[in-house]
Amino acid sequence: MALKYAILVSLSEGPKSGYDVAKQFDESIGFFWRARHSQIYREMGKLRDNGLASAEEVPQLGKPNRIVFTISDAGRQALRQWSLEPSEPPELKDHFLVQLYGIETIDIEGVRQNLLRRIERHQDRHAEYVMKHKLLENSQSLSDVGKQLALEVGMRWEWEWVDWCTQALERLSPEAVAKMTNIVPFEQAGDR
Amino acid sequence: MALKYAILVSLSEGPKSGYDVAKQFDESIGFFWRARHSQIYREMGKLRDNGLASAEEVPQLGKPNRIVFTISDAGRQALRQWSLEPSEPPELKDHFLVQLYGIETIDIEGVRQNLLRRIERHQDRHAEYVMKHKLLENSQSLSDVGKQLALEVGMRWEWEWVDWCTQALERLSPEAVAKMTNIVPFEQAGDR
DNA sequence: CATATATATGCAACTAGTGGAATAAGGGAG
DNA sequence: CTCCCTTATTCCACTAGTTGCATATATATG
Repeated sequence: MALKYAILVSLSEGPKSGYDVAKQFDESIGFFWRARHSQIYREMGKLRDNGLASAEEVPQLGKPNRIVFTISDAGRQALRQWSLEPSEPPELKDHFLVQLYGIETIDIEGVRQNLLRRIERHQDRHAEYVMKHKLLENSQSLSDVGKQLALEVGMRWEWEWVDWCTQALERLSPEAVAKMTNIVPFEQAGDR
Repeated sequence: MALKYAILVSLSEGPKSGYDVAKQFDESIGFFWRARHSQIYREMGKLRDNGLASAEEVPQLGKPNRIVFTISDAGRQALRQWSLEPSEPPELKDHFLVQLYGIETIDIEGVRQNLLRRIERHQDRHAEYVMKHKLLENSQSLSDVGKQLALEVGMRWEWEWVDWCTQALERLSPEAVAKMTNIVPFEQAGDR
């Protein structure tokens, strides 16, 4: 239940409504932990029920009332406890790589299209991380160094993908594939 | 429902029982798509129900009977169709990076311990990918080139993590953190 | 002789996360 | 004036995946 902690991290910056947390997930923390608003509201209700945050309804003029959550000492304590637990690295999970294991059965032209598509996606994401990183580059405060480090993981990840996709496109070019299927001919053997 | 396709990829190599697929998930395809045997059996039952694979019970002496699944033409067609669909890159999801966003609230010594721990884990995984890659390095068959490419993603990923963790350990060393908290003093301001 | 391991399949209960709809009010574009 | 967007919250059905258990039997290890 890591979403719980991601929300506590968000609340540790200051009191926020579910809507605020959802918005922040879209633009910063969400780079590394995505969640839909339905799940965020649900989870924030649990934080309140478990005393990790307190909730207060704030009336607004012309807009629906906000329910503003404030992290409690117990919440802060839970966050600290969480950071002491041994954390397992995330697992590489990508159905595209699974496709590569079945490359003989699938459509290679589809793979090429997806490689091209991914190069664009990864370039875009890389640019996004670089932009966010630039906003922090001159800061040496602890909190900003933490964010810089996180963004650097993103930059490395996206960059490696761009590089790998480019290489994969070459290794799986129509010419290269034609050569490979000549070396190991199956159906073609009977055609000669 | 990508597990379905991962199983079809596994079956595209030849008929297999649930047990066989589970074993293969543990040692090759599972690098990029993990699943427990309970889920695999459940999903393979669905493949049979939907006509993507046929099942045949094979009696065995001294062991429980195996139920061997063979991919059907419809299954092969489904795989090909799947590879034509635009595939979105996987998302970077890591609660450790979320912790870095809340670095002022959490325990930095815990972060350091986790960085050291992760360096080991990533080195181990990197070694595993390199080993698997070496077994294929001289092959130029299409199927092995696909596997090589997939393993190369793993190698890049793990290597970048080792490098990043090492750098993060320096940037978050006790001395560096002491300097940062001196530059932006909060509670300390009143102590002077 | 007991225990562990490998083979082999499956169910039930649970957690996490998705997708969509409902409600409600104000503001801006056409 | 209508339509859509933004703000703001809640709820529900659904899918995917995990955990743990149950059931068998044969072989190897201690």
